[in-house]
Amino acid sequence: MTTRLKPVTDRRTAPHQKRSQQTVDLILSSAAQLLEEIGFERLSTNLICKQAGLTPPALYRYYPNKYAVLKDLGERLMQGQNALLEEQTWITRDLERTRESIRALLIDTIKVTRATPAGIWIMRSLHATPILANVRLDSHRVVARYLTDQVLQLWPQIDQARAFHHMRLGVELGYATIEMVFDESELDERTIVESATDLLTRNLQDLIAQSGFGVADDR
Amino acid sequence: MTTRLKPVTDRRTAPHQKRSQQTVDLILSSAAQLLEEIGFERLSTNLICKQAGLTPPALYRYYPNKYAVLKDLGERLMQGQNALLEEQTWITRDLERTRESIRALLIDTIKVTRATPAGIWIMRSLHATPILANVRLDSHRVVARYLTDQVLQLWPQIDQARAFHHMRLGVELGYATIEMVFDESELDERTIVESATDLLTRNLQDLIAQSGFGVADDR
DNA sequence: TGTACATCAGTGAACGCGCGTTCACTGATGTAC
DNA sequence: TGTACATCAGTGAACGCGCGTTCACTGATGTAC
Repeated sequence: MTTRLKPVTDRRTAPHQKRSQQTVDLILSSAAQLLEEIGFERLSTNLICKQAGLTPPALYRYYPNKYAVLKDLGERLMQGQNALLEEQTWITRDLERTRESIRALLIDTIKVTRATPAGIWIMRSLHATPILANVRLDSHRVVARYLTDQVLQLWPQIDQARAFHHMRLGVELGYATIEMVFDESELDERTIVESATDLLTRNLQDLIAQSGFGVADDR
Repeated sequence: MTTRLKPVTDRRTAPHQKRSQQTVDLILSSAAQLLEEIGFERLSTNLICKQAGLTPPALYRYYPNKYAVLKDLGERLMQGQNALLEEQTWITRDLERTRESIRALLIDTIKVTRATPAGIWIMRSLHATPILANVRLDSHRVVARYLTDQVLQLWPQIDQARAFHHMRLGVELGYATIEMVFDESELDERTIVESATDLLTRNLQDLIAQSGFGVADDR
């Protein structure tokens, strides 16, 4: 799906034994802890090993470099966040209900990020380097496609490309809002979520309205 | 204003001679070029020196590390982007005119970023590490404050904190949109800008409306 | 206007350190019969 | 069920490299008289 970038970040070996899976988990949790303590930039494979009580070749068996570790952490976080989406149908004809869904989605995504060790640091890392940025972008694209499908099922006449653009922007802005909640901890979280909910609901509403459909709920 | 973080990124010496200023410019432009070629992560002071044809102590006279260089680049970019704001009054009672202003602001900010060497890479770097994130956040806060002042001048009864939250979110989402334009180069730029313009206009509109003011233009 | 001197700008060479990476190895786990 | 063997998982020690940083220095620029 994504074009291969220069520094390879694939797993070296698929783990065969339980012990092996435990080691991988240990590497990931150690990396997360270090990420919180010293940040992305000073993180290194050697430090992860020290933290995990392993020797470098042990880590090296599974990951070729720190980006590969972070890629795994990033994919797990994105997966955890996106899993919320699949729990129910978010977009319905009832716009007021959709608004509630969007609000809940924002709040729950923030919760998941808080609950994930080093969650916000992982999110930030996903801006730092092209390889990691791709993890983020791929995830956002998947979500946008998923939402586009839901929209098109309800309003089949809407132009697909147009719908995708709207949803893709909405996803981006949703995540930007969430990062801002963490970055601007002095601001009132609820006010921000409320504004963002309004914006994203409007975004959907505009898409529908501009495509020539009337919308029942247009308070 | 900002709390001092551990790694110092201040200039070591203020340049006294013209030659000195030229060297600083050379360092910054070399760093920008490298940023485009090899990215943030592989950037180092040694490489910047090699690119600039200087020896390390020459760079070291002005910058203690690569973050200090990037901080300067980041501040210059943000300054260039924000300069657009001060050119005219963006927010007026005429919402349709405000909409046009927002659209123009997005487009021009994209232009400035494109025209700045390594502009988008600098923007991305401003997510990578706390020191650099602060450059971004400080800039966003300044812009949000500026817009809040304009809003309050026109509608003095609006709650100040509420206005600031709205503007701060708007600024964040504006920049997120711009980064997305670069990251998702396969999407149609104009469609994205159009949607974002609508969203940000609505954001303002909602702020005014929810504070109990009627708005003439509510198409 | 010229000269002597002070300050500023950049050099050349060197350093210790932690990084990523690899090697041949030992020990642990799983499996065939 | 027990044993012999193959595969998998992790160790210990070592490496070359580029990093950030510093030193005493030379040369360039500006200034006082």
